[in-house]
Amino acid sequence: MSHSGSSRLDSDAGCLLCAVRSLSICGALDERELREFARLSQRIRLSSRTPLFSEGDHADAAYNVSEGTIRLSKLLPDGRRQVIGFSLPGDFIGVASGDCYGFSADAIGPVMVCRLMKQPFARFVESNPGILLRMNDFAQRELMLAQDHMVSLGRRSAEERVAAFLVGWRNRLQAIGRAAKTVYLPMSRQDIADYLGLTVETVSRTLTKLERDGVIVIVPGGVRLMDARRAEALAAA
Amino acid sequence: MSHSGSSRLDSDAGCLLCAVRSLSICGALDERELREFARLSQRIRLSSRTPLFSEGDHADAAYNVSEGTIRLSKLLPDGRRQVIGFSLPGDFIGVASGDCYGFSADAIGPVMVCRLMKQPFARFVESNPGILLRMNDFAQRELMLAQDHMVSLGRRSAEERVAAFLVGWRNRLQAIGRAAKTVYLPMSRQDIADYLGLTVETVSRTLTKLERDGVIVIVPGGVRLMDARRAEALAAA
DNA sequence: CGCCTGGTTGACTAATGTCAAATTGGGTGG
DNA sequence: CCACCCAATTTGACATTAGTCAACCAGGCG
Repeated sequence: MSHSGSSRLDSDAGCLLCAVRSLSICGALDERELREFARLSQRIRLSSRTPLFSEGDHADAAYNVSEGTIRLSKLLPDGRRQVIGFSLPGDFIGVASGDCYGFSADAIGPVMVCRLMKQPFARFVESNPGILLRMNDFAQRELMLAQDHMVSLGRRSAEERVAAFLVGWRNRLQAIGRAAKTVYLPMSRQDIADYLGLTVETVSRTLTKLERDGVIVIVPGGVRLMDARRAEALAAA
Repeated sequence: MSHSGSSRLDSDAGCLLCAVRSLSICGALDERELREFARLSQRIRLSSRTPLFSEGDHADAAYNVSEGTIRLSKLLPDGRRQVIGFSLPGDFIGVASGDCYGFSADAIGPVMVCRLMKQPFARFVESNPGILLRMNDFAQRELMLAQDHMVSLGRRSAEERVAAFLVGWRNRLQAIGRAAKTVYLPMSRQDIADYLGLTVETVSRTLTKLERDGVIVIVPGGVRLMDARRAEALAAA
């Protein structure tokens, strides 16, 4: 685990002002609890391409994403990579069952997270069991995303996967209040390919085809969904 | 949702004698809590090929599996199916985020489950928050299984998927004390195919190839792992 | 200005899916 | 007890999709 490229900024009352509080597990806390929470969380800024933690690292902390996108991935011994998800502001990552992380987490572009050290956080949870309900909700939501992802990986064609990814990503951005006409895609084509179980070439070809068909327009940094209805139909939702 | 093929047998002190208690979320409960728990759970027997609930049903209950195997699956509108998992004794299913189930659950062979109605269970959890920790553990474990599954679906070849499935299934059976020289496979080839994102034909061919190569022997009801080491290597663990 | 990285395109290949037929095995009724 | 029937599984021939390898292109930065 390396934290080069990261800087730590404590802020005792920061949680009270946190812009993504209502989206995160902290949304369940009252003012008193928030102050206590603030004391055990550290805001950390990560620069682009910085690892937050790596598969197999000793899991000593969990993280709340407050800004930016984090790529979660697993590697096979021969180097094949599967991106298992992307974390957005409000998401909670790193609660490993077992004492090592089961996947790697890397910043895509600049990122802000709140780090929660395992022991103090566990004590906090013990004395504020209400937050467990919220953590359960988050785990369930993550599980549902994983299940949808499995359907894509197992049963959809390349074109359907790409369409489903674009629609799903748009929906997630929408859900955290980042709706926009053009769907911002901070991750590389390779990341999309590794997420969808395809090759870069296939992703590129498929995006080109969707553009030729008038479903999207490829713009720098993302795509514009021209025919969201058709994209949803292609996704075989 | 249909419960034809199911019969309900209440049993007030049943939980105290439950053979899989230590494997299930109930493992965290003391005797007093267990008695209370027993009052809000109903033992239900399902015969083979009976649905426990279906994708989209109103989610009014969660279930503890005590005996048998349950297939969890999702359908695309055109009928393509993805099996997202199999539940074994000790597993806890049906905590939907949202008020509808996100997948279908069907008995494979005869099954025993404990049904927990949503409202009473929620009240129980409220007054016994300790069980939330255990539920979190279970959710994390399920998430890890899902993540491994995504790696198989996205990045492994047909042969690797089948090998990884056999090894993983054996390990799960082992973990619940059902270790055996021959790995029992209660699900059909079609179920395995839908789990692995392959076709029945490919699964069949691949099993035949593994047998030709001396890795397994196909026996009625399962396979015998002749060369577990090689199977694990093939799985590209 | 030109390199370097990420992205796109093209030609060809390999893996898996499709369709069809043959085989096995378990269960049922005679 | 045996014969038959049906469903599940296996096998074969062929089609299709996505992968591979290689070349090309574009934009950002030294």
